[in-house]
Amino acid sequence: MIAKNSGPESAQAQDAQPQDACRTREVLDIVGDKWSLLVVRTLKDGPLRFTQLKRSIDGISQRMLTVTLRGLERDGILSRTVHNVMPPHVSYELTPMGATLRDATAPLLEWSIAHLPHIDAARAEYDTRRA
Amino acid sequence: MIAKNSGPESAQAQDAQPQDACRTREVLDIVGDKWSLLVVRTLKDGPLRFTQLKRSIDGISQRMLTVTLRGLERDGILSRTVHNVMPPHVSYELTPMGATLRDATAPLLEWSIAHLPHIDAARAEYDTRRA
DNA sequence: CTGGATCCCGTAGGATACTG
DNA sequence: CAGTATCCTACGGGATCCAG
Repeated sequence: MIAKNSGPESAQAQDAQPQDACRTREVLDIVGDKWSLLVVRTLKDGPLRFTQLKRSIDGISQRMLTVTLRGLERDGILSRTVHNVMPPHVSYELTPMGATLRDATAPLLEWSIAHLPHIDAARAEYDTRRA
Repeated sequence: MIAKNSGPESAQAQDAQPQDACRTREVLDIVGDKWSLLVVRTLKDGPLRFTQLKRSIDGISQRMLTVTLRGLERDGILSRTVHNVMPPHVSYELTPMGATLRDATAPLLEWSIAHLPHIDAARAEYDTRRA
């Protein structure tokens, strides 16, 4: 469950400095796209190959998987390993930093599971009032 | 009319997956846009009026502030209150659920502050290797 | 198997002007 | 002050074909 943490720890990241506001933007630039968090989540249990990822992430196109993997590799979130065997294949794995990102997004995931039904209700009610 | 969220239907295209994988997408539909998390963060200390928000969030246009506020209001993240005084004004405030969202995103914020320099370094090194 | 190259489209989102 | 209404452009992202 998500605690209503009003303690000093949560306050650290939420000081209303203009700098921090920029940080919010930057983090969304990294993981705010359509597929990055899904890839990170899918890799949480260990390395996977390109086709395994493609099969695991339903609906992703080859192009977007490639693009997303390149971006995450560039940001140091995951590592790419080419195996020179026949047939050649490539595996992707979270870096230590990538693992910390996965942990940092876990609360948001829990929040979504806990509150999405409530949000659906809020939307329905809002739309009804406006209908 | 501008449809920020396509509603619950958008998730149906990705069924045949464990449910929580879909949740990841839905939560990004809510807060994954350019301004939502910034608005939530800005409202963390209490209600603000439209112009105060506009001034606090650097770079946001009137249109996007309106659109973002409407979406968050619809999702039950914040509440909108019209004050019938002269001159009339409107204030926005996080709902209790909005406050839990703010708390759930706090770890991600802290992560970004801690790791963004490292990411910049990783990018620079990656670009150098590819240069 | 892994991915690069191209084409194409929908939509997020910025600029601007107008209203109660 | 707090929006609404248009217009317009950039970019995310899907489909498809090609290559190592």
